[in-house]
Amino acid sequence: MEDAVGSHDEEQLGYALKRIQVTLRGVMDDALAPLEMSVPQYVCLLALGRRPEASNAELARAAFVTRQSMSTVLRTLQERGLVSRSTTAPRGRALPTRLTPEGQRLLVRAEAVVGEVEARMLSPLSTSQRGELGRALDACTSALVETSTHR
Amino acid sequence: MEDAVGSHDEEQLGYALKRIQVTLRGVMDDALAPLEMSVPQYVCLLALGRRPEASNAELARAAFVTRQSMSTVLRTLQERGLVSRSTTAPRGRALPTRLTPEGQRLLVRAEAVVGEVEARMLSPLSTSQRGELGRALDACTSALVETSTHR
DNA sequence: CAGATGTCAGAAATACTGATATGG
DNA sequence: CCCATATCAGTAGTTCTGACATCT
Repeated sequence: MEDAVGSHDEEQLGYALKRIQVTLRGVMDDALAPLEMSVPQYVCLLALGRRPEASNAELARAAFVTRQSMSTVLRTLQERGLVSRSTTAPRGRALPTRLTPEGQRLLVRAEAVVGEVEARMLSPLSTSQRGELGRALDACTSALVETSTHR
Repeated sequence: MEDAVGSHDEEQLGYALKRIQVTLRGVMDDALAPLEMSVPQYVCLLALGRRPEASNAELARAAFVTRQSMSTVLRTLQERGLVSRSTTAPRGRALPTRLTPEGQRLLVRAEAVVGEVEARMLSPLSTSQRGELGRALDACTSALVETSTHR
């Protein structure tokens, strides 16, 4: 057991990030399973709740997945009657998507479940520590993006 | 106030974790590409550097991937002459793996490249803030693991 | 023409499940 | 018998790379 890979060098943080992401993903999978919902599906519904009328490409960017993956997620959600898509494009080619009433209800339940998971995750931290953590992650992400030649 | 997904609720942290992980992964891909090495391959070599004679199953756990995925990674690395595996098992069925001299050399170069990436990522944080970040991530991960009925 | 979008197709890497076999 | 390991086979979801068409 112990520190598997990193010891006390800089690489410990990349390892810690990977570890918490994998752990959180697994716990969320278990938490959402009773609702017959996958994590990508939850993220899609959550993004739609925040941004009604979003297009497939917008949702894909918000969820950090490709347009193809989001397209398959949307198709599944549409078949389950949780979202509805316009058949014609108001502007350009973008087809706006919305939550159906049933999708809205399921999203509320899912948010409660996921909120409980995140509360457990953050339980060791004080309120100020939670703020610090969020600010640190955002600052590190910005530093990575700005110094990257990628895109 | 209305950003991509999270605003100011708890879900912002799950979103921030996902965002930094995706960003870091992309930057590491670009950084390792000149060495013709993928991130999973790097993680495998790194783990082998820390734990010589590790078995496939041990490496899989350290890298948070399945044994099948690690098995294919090991096969590729073996074909490139970067690692060598025993053909007989000293104990049980575990086949110990080691870095070859060439694998050792490439790992040193990769660690330098990845170390530079992590330094850029952490550049906005002070030394004490870096320590706080690592401790916070570990504490949150432990809280998730301990309150999880999963395994 | 450039840019964003939607869609389709194929290849690749990864994960999951199940089955089989071996050794402690 | 139980458990961990290694391996193989099949299936699935995701990503990537192109390609093409449509609309601003």
